[in-house]
Amino acid sequence: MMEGLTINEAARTTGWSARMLRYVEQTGLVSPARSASGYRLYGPAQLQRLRTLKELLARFDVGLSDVAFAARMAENLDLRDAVQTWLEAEARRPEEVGPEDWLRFEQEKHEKLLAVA
Amino acid sequence: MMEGLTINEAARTTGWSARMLRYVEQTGLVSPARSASGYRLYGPAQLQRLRTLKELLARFDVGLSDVAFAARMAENLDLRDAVQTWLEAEARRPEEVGPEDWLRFEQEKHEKLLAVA
DNA sequence: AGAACCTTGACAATGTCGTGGTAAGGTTGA
DNA sequence: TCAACCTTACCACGACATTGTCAAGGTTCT
Repeated sequence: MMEGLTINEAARTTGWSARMLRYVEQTGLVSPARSASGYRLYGPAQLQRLRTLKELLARFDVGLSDVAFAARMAENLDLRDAVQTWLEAEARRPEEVGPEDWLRFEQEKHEKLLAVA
Repeated sequence: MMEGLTINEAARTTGWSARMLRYVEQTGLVSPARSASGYRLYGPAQLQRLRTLKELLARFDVGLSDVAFAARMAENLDLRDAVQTWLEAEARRPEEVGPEDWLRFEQEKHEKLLAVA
């Protein structure tokens, strides 16, 4: 007696193909339980996640790899921090760049001239 | 008189190739100013961003497309919200799935039997 | 036993990403 | 004017993302 839907049943009720359910599992985004003999068993939670995932991808036209990356950021503090820090620097005005940078900048501007000499 | 480094100069001081600087610009991650005649002009802020971006990619082995997606999430509230909501549902136990889902679940479990009848 | 499932693995087609080239033509500075 | 830049627009190539399909071999249920 199955404690969840098998892959083809899950496919029918979620709109994914069986092939894609295996692929989604491979990306680590939705992993069903397994029966003693190895059959994938999708429970209500997984089915719901599959449906919302599908909607998410279609609504914003993003890929599984994008969501997988978001998941990676969610669980890896260092990564999330590094990315957010980089992104937040975006809006900063050039005036807020350290003075050492201005120095290096001026040097670089004349570097080619010096290189010729 | 140039108010910033031209693409090849910027390439030399950041470690990127000129080709990649154009590609990075295409992804929207680092866009230099332009001279009256259309030359790309990289200022200190852009150079710094290019250097840190390079470090970020190497350190965590992520792609430009990943950072671009993170940027998209950062500026698109709807997207960020949808993704975060989806990811946060991850840890939830099946018990927390609404009762309607259990109902649908039980229905689905017997659907195939009914279909035969 | 036998139909109807399931599993993994592999081959394949199409598309995007990350890079490097090259060509045709405009800009700059001595 | 002329060398040395710059620009955009392509072609190309390997790696990865997304799907499908098929094969060989277990599992389930009647």
